[in-house]
Amino acid sequence: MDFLAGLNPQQQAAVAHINGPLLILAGAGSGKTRVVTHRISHLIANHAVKPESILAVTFTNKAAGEMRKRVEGLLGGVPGRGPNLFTFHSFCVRLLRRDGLPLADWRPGFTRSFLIYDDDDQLSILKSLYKEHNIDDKLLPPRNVLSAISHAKNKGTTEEELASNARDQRSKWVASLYQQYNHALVRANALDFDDLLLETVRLLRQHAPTREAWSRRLQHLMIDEYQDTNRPQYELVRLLSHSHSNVCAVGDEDQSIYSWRGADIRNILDFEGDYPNAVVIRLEQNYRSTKTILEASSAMISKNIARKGKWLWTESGQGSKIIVYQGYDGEQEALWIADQIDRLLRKKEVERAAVLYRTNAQSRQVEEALRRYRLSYHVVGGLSFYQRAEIKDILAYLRLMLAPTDAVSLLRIINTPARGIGKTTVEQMEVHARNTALTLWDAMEDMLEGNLLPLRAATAVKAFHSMIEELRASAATAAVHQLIRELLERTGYKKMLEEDRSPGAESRLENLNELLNAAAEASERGEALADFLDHAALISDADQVDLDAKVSLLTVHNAKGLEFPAVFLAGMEEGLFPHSRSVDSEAMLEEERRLCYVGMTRAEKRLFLTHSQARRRYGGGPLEPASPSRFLLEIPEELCEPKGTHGMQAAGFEAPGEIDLFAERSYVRESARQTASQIRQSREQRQSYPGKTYNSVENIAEFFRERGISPKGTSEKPTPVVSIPKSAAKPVFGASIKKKKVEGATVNHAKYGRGTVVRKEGDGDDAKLSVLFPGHGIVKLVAKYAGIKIEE
DNA sequence: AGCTAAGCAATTTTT
DNA sequence: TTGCTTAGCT
Repeated sequence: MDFLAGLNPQQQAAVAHINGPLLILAGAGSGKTRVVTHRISHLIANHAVKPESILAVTFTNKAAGEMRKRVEGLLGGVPGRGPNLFTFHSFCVRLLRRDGLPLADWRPGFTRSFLIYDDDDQLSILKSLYKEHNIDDKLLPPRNVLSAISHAKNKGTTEEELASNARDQRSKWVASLYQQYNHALVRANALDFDDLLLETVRLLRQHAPTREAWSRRLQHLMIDEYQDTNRPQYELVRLLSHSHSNVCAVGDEDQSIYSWRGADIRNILDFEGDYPNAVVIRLEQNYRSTKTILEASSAMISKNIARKGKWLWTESGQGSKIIVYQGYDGEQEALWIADQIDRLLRKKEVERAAVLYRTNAQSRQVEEALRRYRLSYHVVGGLSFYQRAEIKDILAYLRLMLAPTDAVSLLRIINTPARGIGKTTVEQMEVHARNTALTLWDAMEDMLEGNLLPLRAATAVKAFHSMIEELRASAATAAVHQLIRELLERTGYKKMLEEDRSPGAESRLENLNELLNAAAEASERGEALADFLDHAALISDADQVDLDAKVSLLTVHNAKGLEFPAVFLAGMEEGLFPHSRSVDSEAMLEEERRLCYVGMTRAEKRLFLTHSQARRRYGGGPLEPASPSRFLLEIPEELCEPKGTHGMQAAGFEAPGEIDLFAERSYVRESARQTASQIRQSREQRQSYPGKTYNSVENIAEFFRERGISPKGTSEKPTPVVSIPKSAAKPVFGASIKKKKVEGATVNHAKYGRGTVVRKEGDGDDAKLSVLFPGHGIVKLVAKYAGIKIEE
């Protein structure tokens, strides 16, 4: 079979490369999935490589599934099992479930039926430790500790090293928590996401028979998204390939966006050094986007210093200009986006569109706008199905069926639904567990046997205990969905929701039905309870992408690897994108730029970059001025077409407080003329319709006219059903911003005493101050809440 | 024990 | 706006 046909010369070379290390530098949209699937098929069909000796690692389960389908399609009639297609994590789970037993040498009590702890579980371990040691979670946010732990793990820092390097009190706490956290995991026979990789690496390194067996079994490795691999993943690949070096890494350093999670861009930059005979192939022809989109994104990413550098080209046409839209505020920006999507879909200019944003919180406004337009949409991420409380509750019950020693799960559901085992009782059990070095479950049994609980509590605990025991008995035989059904009845969980009159209860019941469906399907596939739990733990946000949805909403991170005919990048503002937490360091800023590059290059035909003059950070908070993202300025002007309210300042309107970075650009002056009259008009209108509610067709039309959106004939437009909040009608301009110089001032804080302001972000009441308090270090405070006084 | 109301703080990205 | 913790009540 010919798998080279229809490929360009570089792609052909990549597919035809059989043995030895290969690095494919695949620019955005250069057809790398095509290359990988063709290469797999080529190996199998034309080089007698057994499918099961190929391991291809993808970033998401979804991508793995897609690849499997495409390979099956390509191979058609060729019989036999398919290649191994996994994410790093699912591969490790597979390996450890099969051959992980030697781990017991350094993880006492390890068995192959270990549990997988997600970040919720991690958090709850930390919370118990906080409680035990009376640590204030405001002084030491658990999230930060978790990421410190993760970093330590991935850098290979041992508990001892972390402890001996800890100089201040904070790091000492972190070191101590690191040690206790690990201990808790071992006791629970649980691995967190990092452990899955690390322990696999450790196993392969220390246990030669396992290493040899797997290295022999897997003769060809392919790693997708290589730029986002971290150190343990890198080592895993090395270990698996040590005997043959048949490693094909595919990646693009310009799309490295996970360094904050430990991904090491050096993996791809140093590939040739790591694998001396490596062949490097560059895929630079882009098949996805128009010339305009490609030129714009290339120009922007070229501002990055840390890159190998490449220039993508395309044979496709110039295409439309990139629309750069500026709205008054976030709400209006969202409405404009909805309006544009509505038109694009109606005109059939595109069949799908996506709205990408930097942070999940931004989705709400867009969702509201889309709903007003009666456009159905699909949100990826946010709180995923398996993260919902009711689902996690049931999963916790299920985990107890396998491992009653799992304290995290036990604590989660011991009194859910309420069954009279209150806080004090649980605390007593925890204390007893600590004193006797028993697991929580065993401590509970111990207390029952020893009559160590007050009668009332004992009765409740006894009932709970026998309920779980009975459920465990049926768990041994029943299929997963039957077990869940029984569990919902016996625990009273279903009843609890049915009697719950609050608005969310119904949808929670529906979610549980979904879970039942998923379990039934798993049973049909022959999966046991453990498989079902693995699946639930390793599913990712990106796995729920619905490729057929007309309108998709997702973070730029989740958009990696996807493409859409039309893409809206919303909230292109300083502080949001690039995010305020990234603007301090050049390296982080470059990552933001790469993220922006990923976002832009998702677009095939149309690209819209939108931002607002002002934005509310949360709910009813104040409208704060916002300046356009620096990334917008890095796009050649001639590729852009401005829309919206650019250039109000130039037209003589007062700025909402920040400098408009666009003021110097010619098109700003141009659009100023266009919008000036509209703005003047809308101001007058606003004044003449004070407090009007926009809940009729006429008023809504007026609302849009005011904002310069309207061109649509008002009658045939889908009538927004939701009334537009009054806040929308509030004038945006003239938001008074105090720009007082406070850096260097001395302040007095109730808790920390006197300190010096070293930095200020934002303005007015909402300003964030970084204050140096002698003896406490630099503390970030929100002026409004901190209750500090400035001493003159 | 467990519920409700009220207060309070805060929003990066996620396998 | 939200979610989370706490105080106070039953």
